[in-house]
Amino acid sequence: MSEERSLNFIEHIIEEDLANGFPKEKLRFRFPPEPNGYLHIGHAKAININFGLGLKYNAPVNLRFDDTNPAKEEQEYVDSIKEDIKWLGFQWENELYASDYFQQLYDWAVELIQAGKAYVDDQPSEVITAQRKTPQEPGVESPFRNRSVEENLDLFERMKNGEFEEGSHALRAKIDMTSPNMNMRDPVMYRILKKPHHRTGSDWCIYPMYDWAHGESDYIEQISHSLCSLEFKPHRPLYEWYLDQVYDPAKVRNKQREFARGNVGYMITSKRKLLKLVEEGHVTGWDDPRMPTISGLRRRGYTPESIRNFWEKAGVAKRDNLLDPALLDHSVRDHLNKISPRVMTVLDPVKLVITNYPEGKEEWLETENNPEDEAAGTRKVPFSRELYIEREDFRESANRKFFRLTLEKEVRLKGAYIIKGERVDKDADGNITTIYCTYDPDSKSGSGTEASQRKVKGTLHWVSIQHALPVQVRLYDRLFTVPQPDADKEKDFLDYLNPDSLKVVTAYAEPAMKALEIGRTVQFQRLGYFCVDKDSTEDTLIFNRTVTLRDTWAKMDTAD
RNA sequence: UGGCCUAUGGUGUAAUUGGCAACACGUCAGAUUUUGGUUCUGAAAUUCAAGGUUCGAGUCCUUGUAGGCCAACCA
Repeated sequence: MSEERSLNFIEHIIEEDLANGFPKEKLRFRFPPEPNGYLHIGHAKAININFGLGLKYNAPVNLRFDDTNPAKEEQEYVDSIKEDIKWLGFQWENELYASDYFQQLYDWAVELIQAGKAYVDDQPSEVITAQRKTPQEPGVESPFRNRSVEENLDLFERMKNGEFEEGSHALRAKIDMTSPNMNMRDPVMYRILKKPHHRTGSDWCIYPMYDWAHGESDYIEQISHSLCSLEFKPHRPLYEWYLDQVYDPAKVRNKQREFARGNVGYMITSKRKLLKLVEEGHVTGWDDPRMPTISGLRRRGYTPESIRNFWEKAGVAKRDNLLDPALLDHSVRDHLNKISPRVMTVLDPVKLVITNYPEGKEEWLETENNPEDEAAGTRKVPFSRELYIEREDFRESANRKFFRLTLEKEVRLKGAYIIKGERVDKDADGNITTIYCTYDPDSKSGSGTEASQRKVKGTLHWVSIQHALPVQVRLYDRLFTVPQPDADKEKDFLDYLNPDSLKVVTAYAEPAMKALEIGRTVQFQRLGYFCVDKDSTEDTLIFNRTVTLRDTWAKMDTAD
């Protein structure tokens, strides 16, 4: 957690502020989600930045819901956002809502009108938009721009009282219709929305726009550094302008700074597109293990630590970026390697018969649970004459690079004996149905005999057929086939859905796995990390593959 | 045809503010290994371009080039 690391540009800004006399105890941050969707991997970056800063400087971090648009926002999202942040391991100082400040915002708006800095526009939205023109040419002022303070006050109050229809009036800041920054061309501060709000109910029928609500909320909460993504950079002059209207020099002047959002290859984070995946049934829900949502990653088996470390390693800067998903893989493997008990499961079984092992005999062999963690202890695994091994772990003959079972070479069965392939049975199509081998009774793992210490090139995982526990395994792969599925605006991102993003197989597990609870992660030896899915029933355990192990053999093999 | 922002190995980020371009992931090679995992060692690979200032430029200046953002009563 506290590895030596150079400061990112945001930390440089804070250090500079501190060096210039800003009191450290007045540092305060916030994470401001709009409760209109589920949190995803990109939000995790912002969460990590803000809460990470809170931890680093021992400063409070508020969770503030930006709930100024009742048309899109719901309590359900508030709940899931809170759950996800907590799961990631962060604690907010206060749970707050922009809607808490509606009255204060309204009062300030009245002051702006009185100061001649805001006016009610009676024009429809399309006309206002048209009058703003384009960034290349100056806008045109509204005919209502210069009406009297009294009239504005009256109109605004009547807007508030619900006397007008939606869209018929709006309160606008009077700034500069010729600004090259479109945000300054008399932005709308309030619109009429006759919709119930998830917190304020029907108290209000006018709602503040983002720019008006957000910066002033920062000010009310005395947020010292308001960090957001780069697309808000052009809003900063407006943020400052609004702040100027209400600022008291005795207070902290909140500042907005912008960083580049984090993009991860083969993932999308557009709320609209994510919603489409869910609604059209391309995934099973917001928490489908292939989704980039926090709930999806959680169900997939990612740990909070792995996600935090991922963003820690990714860093923060201001340029567009596309992170290699290999970094995410690495982060999750790195953590899971340390904490996951090892078990043996065969995903694609082929029968192996040990011809010189007595029929009916069984042995319970002691095996370590985690070579990375001695405290994890040991368990017993049943061994018998007939086993399943992985189909790809056998070739009738192979070159020197193939370390696995052949008809010529010896391999070790993990935690058991050294065996040697003898012959195979095949079906009419030439597929191997049974492999016969002999074992060396003196080579038992851990027995200390000379035979047991013999070096063999390969070690295979296996499961005793008569003891095997059938389980369902869901093998997940990336959801899309290209790094940026939504980069091309002409193309539908759905065209890039990976048809093989999920494969379901019946696998055979060692019996001890029966006791695994939902959510638990284990390493299937030599295969990857898997966690127990909530769809598991009393009869059938279901595992999600979080990530495979690194597989240098697969790389060599396909390279040939 | 406006304004703003950003350009450093394959990818993501650093560089004590003008002083030997580094860290991580990935890649490749080797060692270790009862997981082709882990761990360890090593290697290849970087300053968008052209000028300029300077003893010295990733950093400063000029001119380009490329990419991104901005024209919701969304956030």
